[in-house]
Amino acid sequence: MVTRIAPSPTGFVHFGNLFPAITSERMAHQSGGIFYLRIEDTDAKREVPGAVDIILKAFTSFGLNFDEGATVDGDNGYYGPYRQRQREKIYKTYAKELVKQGKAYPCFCTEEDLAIAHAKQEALKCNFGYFGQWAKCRDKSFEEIKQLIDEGKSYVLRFRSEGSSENKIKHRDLVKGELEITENDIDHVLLKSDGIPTYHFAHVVDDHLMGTTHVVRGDEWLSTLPLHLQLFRAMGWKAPKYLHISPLMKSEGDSKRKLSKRKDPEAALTFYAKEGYPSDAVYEYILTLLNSGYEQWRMTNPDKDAREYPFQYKKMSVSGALFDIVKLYDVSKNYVSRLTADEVYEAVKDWAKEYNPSFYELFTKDKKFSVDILSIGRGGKKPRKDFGVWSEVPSYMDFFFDEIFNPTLEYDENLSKENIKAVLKSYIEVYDDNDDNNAWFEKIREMSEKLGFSGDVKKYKESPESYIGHVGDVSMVLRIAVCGRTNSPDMYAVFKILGKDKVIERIKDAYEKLN
RNA sequence: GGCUCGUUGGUCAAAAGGUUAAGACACCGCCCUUUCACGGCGGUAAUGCGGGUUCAAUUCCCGCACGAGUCACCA
Repeated sequence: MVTRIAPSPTGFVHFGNLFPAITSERMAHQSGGIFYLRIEDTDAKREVPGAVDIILKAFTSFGLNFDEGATVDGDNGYYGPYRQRQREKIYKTYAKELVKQGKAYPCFCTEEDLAIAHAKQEALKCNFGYFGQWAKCRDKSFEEIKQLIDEGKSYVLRFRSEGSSENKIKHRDLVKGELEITENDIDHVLLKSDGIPTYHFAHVVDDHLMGTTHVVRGDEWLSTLPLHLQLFRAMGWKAPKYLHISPLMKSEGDSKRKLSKRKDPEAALTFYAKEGYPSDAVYEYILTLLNSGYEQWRMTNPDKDAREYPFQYKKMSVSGALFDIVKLYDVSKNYVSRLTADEVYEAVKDWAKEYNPSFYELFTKDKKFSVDILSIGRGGKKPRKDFGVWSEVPSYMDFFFDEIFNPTLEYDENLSKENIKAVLKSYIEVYDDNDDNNAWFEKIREMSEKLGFSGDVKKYKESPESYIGHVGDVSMVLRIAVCGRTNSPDMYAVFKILGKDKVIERIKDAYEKLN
């Protein structure tokens, strides 16, 4: 299979662009085919400098590698140029051929003319568009045309449609299935007045010449599909197979709508980079939306690379999925939990360098220290899942850095100030950072019993009135004093990494603050 | 408004005429646990509505409702 993506260089890559891109890439590479990049720069007004670079970076960061097509330095491949503006002569050659065959004609209507016609059509409640009696330039004589061109009148080239809105055509879309669509009867513009083709004409010429076998695109193109099929026929070419996929939706109030570039920050690919969603996790999330079998596969193959999953376009959903960032987060958390501490370190480093420079300083000051922190609870069969995005890391480990440590010191309301102070005070006396995990915990247990807490949670539950609390409550006091919060990874490991001096200092501080 | 596509729990979805209508996320509960997590077990919760075909309909057909897309010299 030969597939492609053909974005416009607007400088903005939409999250939704990833769906056809991943589908195309998988289809091509799983079949041993070619996946290429074409730049649809036919609309000069929307073009942004450097956009090709943005596009390339965006897609390759998701592991979507192009075999051919536009690159930052030019073109790579034998079917170029891969930028449509550079293909002007090619389009014109084919356009001339159509004119010669009477399948296309110049149209001199101005924008104003068209607007008037549109208004009339609206008033008459008939279909919109340039067709039938509305196609004023359709039957101009050669002399008339020659004269208008000689006068320097601006014109566009229109397709002479032979279709009728009375007829239906049948078409099999690889995703949507059997479709019954009304034939196109509108004389669409092929070449704009600047001589640059519209999407429709460029699509037909390029995908034929570049040998695309499967076109994957959003289903907003479904309505112009009859035109495209008609054009392929008029050119005498075989049309590619089409896969029209539904847009990503987002709920708004009681209804849902297309994920919008203007309204939704998460529509931009840059949003995920900024929040620190690992691109592989985003890739996995999209795979779960694209191919329902993926989640099942991931559960039975937890250690495999997502690209080993046998993607099947036949399993693609016909209707549009609702974007669920909570699910994305879950996928991301699972993904991160499978990484090694070193991998996490590198990823966080890259993220922080760009988006949180002050944290970057602290984080990279002592690599071993940071990696040790990230190692807590990692590996093994049941790794912790503390965070799913890199932007959570600074607050996750802030208590390891005095510079950003900002404890809340809010203890359980059921414990009196005196009890808390007693815990803190006696712990300073018994803490020894040479203890191993068991000895360390035994000390806390002994201390708990000495202070009137239960050393055994079960016993406490049997008669809670006989104790102040249980050993868990004691641990929580220590955790709050040292970490400044109720949620932290394994305390023994945390204390070890912080070191005795720091632990004692924190506990003393906490004690002072109770006075 | 015309045309097109779609509609299974809150979300993603499986089930292609016969199932107690999977599973995952979220939520709730219990268990495990020195804490927080992780994990384990369980729970709440669905075929838009109305007709038809059939012994049998989530599945096929028709109508309605709702949603989405499109109707540019934008892609």
